[in-house]
Amino acid sequence: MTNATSFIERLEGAGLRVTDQRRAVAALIAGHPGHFTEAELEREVQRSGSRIGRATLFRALELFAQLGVVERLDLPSGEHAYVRCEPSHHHHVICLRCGRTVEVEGCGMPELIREVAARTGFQVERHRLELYGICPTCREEIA
Amino acid sequence: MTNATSFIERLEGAGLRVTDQRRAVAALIAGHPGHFTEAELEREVQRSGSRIGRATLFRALELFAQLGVVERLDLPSGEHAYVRCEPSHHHHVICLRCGRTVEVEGCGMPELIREVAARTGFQVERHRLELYGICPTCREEIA
DNA sequence: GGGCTTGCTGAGACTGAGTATCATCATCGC
DNA sequence: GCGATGATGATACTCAGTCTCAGCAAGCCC
Ligand SMILES: [Zn+2]
Ligand SMILES: [Zn+2]
Ligand SMILES: [Zn+2]
Ligand SMILES: [Zn+2]
Repeated sequence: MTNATSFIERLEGAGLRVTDQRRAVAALIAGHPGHFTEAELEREVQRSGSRIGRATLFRALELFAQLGVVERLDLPSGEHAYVRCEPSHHHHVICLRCGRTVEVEGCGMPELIREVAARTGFQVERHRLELYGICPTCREEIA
Repeated sequence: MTNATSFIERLEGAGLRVTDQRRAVAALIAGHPGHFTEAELEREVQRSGSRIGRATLFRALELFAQLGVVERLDLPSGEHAYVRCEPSHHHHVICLRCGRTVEVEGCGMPELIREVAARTGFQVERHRLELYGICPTCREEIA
């Protein structure tokens, strides 16, 4: 799907080392259309023949999350998952049936946030919005 | 803060049993201005002299969450927490400094959701919005 | 009040995510 | 190539949350 190169460029840009493990993780993530858990990624790593320690996998995910190319999600089930995404501000629409995820660029929140700030006195600094639904493909399959 | 009675009424309304344990948990939650984790609640239970098993505590929290009088949050840190809240649709503004939480009634999302649905083809069924910032009290303390 | 049914509780064992440690290894700038 | 430093991974560990199952009590009907 997306190219793993941008992951590597981000590493270099931040002065971090480009290791075989990080390259492998980047390649696997780049090929993912939807969200995935650490456990799933771990299985894929094994299937692909790489040998990467669990700790390293967690570290790589956290690292890519900090670099903004991966985002950590909290699924309604309570599980933690990750999605590959662009570093710009955006939100995700997540399919409840197949897990496919689409980024929504731009965000209609600023007005809403201004209103809430005025009403509550809070200085709103960050927000988090996730939309859940059924993707077009699944809708066809159900119909 | 809020009254624990509504918790009990909800239990009765759903045909569930009103036990000492549930009453104690309800009373503790009702006295909470902000969010709290299960571990914190557990400590408070002990301090209050009640003897409630951990499993029961988890069950009570899940139950109250289903009844809509408590909501489960995922803090930016990755921790899970709970807040006491009204059963109607709303969102939370959460203070990053002290954890104090305010409900925001009403929700400016419908338009945004319609737009996203049109743009992505998803049938959006659920959403989740959390706002994080600094509450008025903390702003004063910092200034 | 006194049974009865059924839902609720809790001790304890268990699972599984995520973290800490630290000796060893590999990257990359020189 | 060398060396400083950052990255890795085996292992042990912590801690949230779940499961089980025998015993208990809420609420109902008399
Ligand atoms: Zn789908
Ligand atoms: Zn936004
Ligand atoms: Zn505050
Ligand atoms: Zn809403």
